[in-house]
Amino acid sequence: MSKPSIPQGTRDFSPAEVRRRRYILDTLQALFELYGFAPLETPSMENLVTLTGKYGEEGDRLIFKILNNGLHEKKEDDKAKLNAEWDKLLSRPYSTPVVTERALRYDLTIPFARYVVMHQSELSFPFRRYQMQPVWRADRPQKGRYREFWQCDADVVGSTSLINEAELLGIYRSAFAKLQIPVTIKINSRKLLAALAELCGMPDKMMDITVALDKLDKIGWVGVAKELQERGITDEGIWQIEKVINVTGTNDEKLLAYSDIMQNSPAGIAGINELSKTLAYYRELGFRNWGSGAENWEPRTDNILVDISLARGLNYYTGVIVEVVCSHPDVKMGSIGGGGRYDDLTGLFGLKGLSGVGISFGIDRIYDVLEELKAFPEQLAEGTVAMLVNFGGENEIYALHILSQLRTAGIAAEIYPDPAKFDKQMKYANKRAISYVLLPGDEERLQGKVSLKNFISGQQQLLSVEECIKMIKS
RNA sequence: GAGGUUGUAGCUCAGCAGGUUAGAGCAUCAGAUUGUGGUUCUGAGGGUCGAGGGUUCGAGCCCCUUUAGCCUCCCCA
Repeated sequence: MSKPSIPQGTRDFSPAEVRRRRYILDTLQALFELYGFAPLETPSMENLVTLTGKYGEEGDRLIFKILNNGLHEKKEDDKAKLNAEWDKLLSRPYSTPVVTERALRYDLTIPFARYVVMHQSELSFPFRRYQMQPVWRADRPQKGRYREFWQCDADVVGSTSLINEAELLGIYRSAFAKLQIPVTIKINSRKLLAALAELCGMPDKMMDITVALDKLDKIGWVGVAKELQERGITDEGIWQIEKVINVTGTNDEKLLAYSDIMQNSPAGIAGINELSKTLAYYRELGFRNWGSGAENWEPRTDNILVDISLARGLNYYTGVIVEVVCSHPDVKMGSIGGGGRYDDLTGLFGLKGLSGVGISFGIDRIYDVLEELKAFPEQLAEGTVAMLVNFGGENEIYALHILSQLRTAGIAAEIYPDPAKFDKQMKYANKRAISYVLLPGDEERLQGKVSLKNFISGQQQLLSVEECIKMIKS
């Protein structure tokens, strides 16, 4: 027999881990609901054609494909068909429909777009939904990167108002305040990146500029300039870009400076307006009491930063884009959330002119950050609160009755199922970190009582079941 | 796709310059202790040293091949 193992890039979650993960998910879910978003779930697998071509060249490669059923039934016809496809397979590493026509979900946005198009007649727009489900990528796993991981998205489709952007930023603000993670929310607009390309006189080079610029905080300006040169940007263009990224100051000051530099670019002006309007809405969203003054803001741990070097990989974003990073100095972690506006997402599936904007939480990374900051609430560890020792015989039945009463009172309780040695039962309770142990033995049963032992203090007393319940609950 | 690194008991790892029968801690089980846990003490079980080949009188250690995990780059969450 071989050693048991799990596929590369997947993980088991222990009871303690599941509790902590649920804490994150529950926190986010409560906020999504509070902000008026509706839950949605889609299948783990989609038709392959739904997914291919949506995530860029690299993306197609990283889709997990599912082998078609029935390939093992070696009918002569099928064999012939398979052989015919084999050559195609060899010449092109991509799959043919004979071998695979389904694939595992790669993200939550495309399935959402597919859902919206399929159910457009039933939905009322603007449609706000949230979705928390696992996704799969055939990527090479590394630290903080898995082949199976959870995404947690909230999107609005069917509205171009920047209030949506501001609301989503508000969710970020509330969420990270609740989770007690200090964050920087970087914000930019694809339109500014387009304007930047115009400024260089090379509007068709926007993607190249974007990709290079995205690495600014990693490789510095010198590295970026080098990459820009390799990507065929002229020296004049590079100089223009340098001028823009060298702008410093508050968000307002930056936007003001950009509007000066980009005054001849319609895209640039549009982008700047987009950002300043979003930020203005966002400010107003933080108020608690109308008209009671600036002191009454929602508590927050975030800091919003206009950052023109922010790019984000996905190529369907068209307007505002955001990315969240933990700003605690001890935490070295990539982005823990991101999102943006896509003007025509559902157009891919034939429904034109529907604009959407969404955000995503990287809950695996949020988990790691909380772990590092030791910011998980203490009481999450608690499972079973009380355990009944099993003394066998009549005592066993007596114990079951007590067990039932404890549970009715809302106390998480269990009985040791076997009348094992006392010592063994106590050790079990200790290892499980159970706070109370109840001893229903002969002496106790005859008095209609039970001994309650507090496993933290070690103290023990003889009580009625009602008194026990009271004691445990206090 | 490119590179680096590791693989020895269920888990975490030792292992001398190639030299008898491969070790420790934790975990498991049993006992000191059939109604009092955490920290003790005693004992026991458990290994094709990732796999295959080669060098050698002799390989866990050296060489080749292979495989799996982890990490870095690319890209991303």
